[in-house]
Amino acid sequence: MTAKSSKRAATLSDVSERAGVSLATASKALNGRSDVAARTRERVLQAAEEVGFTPNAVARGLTAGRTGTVGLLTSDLDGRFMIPILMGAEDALGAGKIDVFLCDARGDSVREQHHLRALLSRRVDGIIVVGDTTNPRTSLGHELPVPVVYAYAPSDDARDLSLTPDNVAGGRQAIEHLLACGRTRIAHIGGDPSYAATRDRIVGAEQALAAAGLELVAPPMLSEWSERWGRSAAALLFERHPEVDAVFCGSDQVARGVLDTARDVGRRVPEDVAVMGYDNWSLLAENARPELSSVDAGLQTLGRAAAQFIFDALDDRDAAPGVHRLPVSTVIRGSTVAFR
Amino acid sequence: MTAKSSKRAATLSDVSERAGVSLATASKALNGRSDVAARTRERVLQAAEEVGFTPNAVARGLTAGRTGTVGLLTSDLDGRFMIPILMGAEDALGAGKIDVFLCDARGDSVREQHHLRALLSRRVDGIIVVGDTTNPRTSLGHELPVPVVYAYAPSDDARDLSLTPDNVAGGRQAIEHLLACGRTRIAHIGGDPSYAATRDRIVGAEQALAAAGLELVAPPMLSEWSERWGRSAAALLFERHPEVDAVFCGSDQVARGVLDTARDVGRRVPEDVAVMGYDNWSLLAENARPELSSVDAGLQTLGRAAAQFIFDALDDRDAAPGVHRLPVSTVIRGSTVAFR
DNA sequence: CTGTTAGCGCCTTCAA
DNA sequence: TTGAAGGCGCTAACAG
Repeated sequence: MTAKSSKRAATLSDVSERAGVSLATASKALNGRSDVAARTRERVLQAAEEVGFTPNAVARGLTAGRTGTVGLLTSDLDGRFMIPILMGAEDALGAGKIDVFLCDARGDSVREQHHLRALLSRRVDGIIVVGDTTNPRTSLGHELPVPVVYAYAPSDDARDLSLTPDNVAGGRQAIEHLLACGRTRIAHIGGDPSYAATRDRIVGAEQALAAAGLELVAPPMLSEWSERWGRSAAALLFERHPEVDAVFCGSDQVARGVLDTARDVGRRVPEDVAVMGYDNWSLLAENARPELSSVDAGLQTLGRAAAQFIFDALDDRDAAPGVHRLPVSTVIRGSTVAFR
Repeated sequence: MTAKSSKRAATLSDVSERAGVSLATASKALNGRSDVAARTRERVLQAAEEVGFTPNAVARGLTAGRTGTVGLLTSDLDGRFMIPILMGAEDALGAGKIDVFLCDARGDSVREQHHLRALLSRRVDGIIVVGDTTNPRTSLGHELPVPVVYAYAPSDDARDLSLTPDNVAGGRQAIEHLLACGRTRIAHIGGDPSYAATRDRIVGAEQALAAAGLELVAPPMLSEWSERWGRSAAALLFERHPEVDAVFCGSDQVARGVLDTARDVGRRVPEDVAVMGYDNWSLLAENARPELSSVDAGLQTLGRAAAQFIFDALDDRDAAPGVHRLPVSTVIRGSTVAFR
């Protein structure tokens, strides 16, 4: 293994001793405080360098009210939506010299409570709760001694602050794009009907259609978030509604399945039928034939916003509680517009 | 926002005062030490409950040599190999009341140094360095005051401890499975040739073939880890080597592309040609038509092993340094064996 | 400018 | 069995 150092880490008193100054002076010098003679400071810095001094953040955190840490409480790391959010948050926080405790509750509320307790015990400065569906989740409670923000999955308690992507707007935008492409006979193949995301996207889609004096050519087809379902549903759709000229899908996975079936039955994409995905998961979208147009929920931005909120709270700048719906965007690729 | 509590967190002295005992006694009682009268302990526990006492792990970490934290230093959270490893580690560590600092260096060595310094400053008990390729990476150095273990991407310094999946064995197993299925005219379509993983898997494949007195029907076809490449390479392969009866792919992505092309040119899978993937990425493997047989690198197990190593090191049970290659396994699905 | 003193919250001797 | 005292490493008052 990599060597565990022989001797204990150098402490501030090692430094002060070596520099021939007092502990307090050494502290000031190292922290860049002004009331230290330039030469003294230099001597201290030099000494610190020589003994390989690494300030002990634990000790510092004991005195200061803050530890410079935040907890990231996820419900299921597996969930692919976690990662971008987590990256956004880590990014924003990391920039400000804050470190992140990652806690994965594995979808188990007991484990979540356990982690929560641990985080509080470590005196984190804030907690970001990340869910992997947009279904509202149980609040951690609002009596906590630190600011908490819910990302992606909103809290079910209106007194909490939640950031979640605007799925209604996403559905609307997808349809608006298809309409802009001249499509009018549009169908929807979604995922699991028990998801709030599923319902919200349909609401948005129907709003946009209604605004154009149209409606879906068939009731939304819903089942599960898989390619398999996309393939089956599309087969049924093309058979029962051959007039369809566009399919808005509830996820990129579903859309991939739809593309496969379209190819199987000889429907050209996008000439005969346009296909719109959701999530803009590049792995799926960019490798599809043709590449998949999709709605991007801006998860990394969302993660960053969550972190920003923690920062603000630390500075006593609280945001308005409630569920904030963040804007989404549409990414256009070859499955809706023929590039050449 | 969620309320920041009005009053500061309760401290041990709050508890002791309320219980009418000394600080020391309260401490002993709460920590389950034996030399406390049963009745006294009860009184203390009750008091702790009443004031909502949460032990301050920061203060505890100051005195105790350990903080009960470890750092997880990743080079790129985006990389999908990170996640299972990270889950395995988080899982194993979490079980033992250890919390994890997640640090994503974004592939930038400056940022990595920065994070390393931060972790040391926080006095983590150990560090797990996770890479997202099996290419050796620069060592953090072996003069660090805490145990370090490298997961997936091994360190380039033999004095470090590294855990990485055995890609040679993976290649061997894939071929052995295809041979067991009666295939003899096997081709390989791999990913990026600059990856150690690419080369290792080929070495293993050729070993297994040689052992059976065979060789690849064509030189390995290598380019990039994408479906697109899988499709193109397969088209070429089927044209130039129509006799091929099995394709071992360097990744599930490549395999998905191969499956698409096979379907396009009318080759039945697995009847006419068997297709083997690598990574066992369920998203891709289980949604393929037919479902994809694949080699599983056991990443979660690897992550767990890495965490276990940290535990051992904390107990002064050091493992032998060097690169340890962990076993992989083969997952058989419909792309190599016709289920019915 | 520099040094002394007093904690932060907790645990651990060591007496009583 | 209990309590008083000392210290972990550092910073924030205060004095010199």
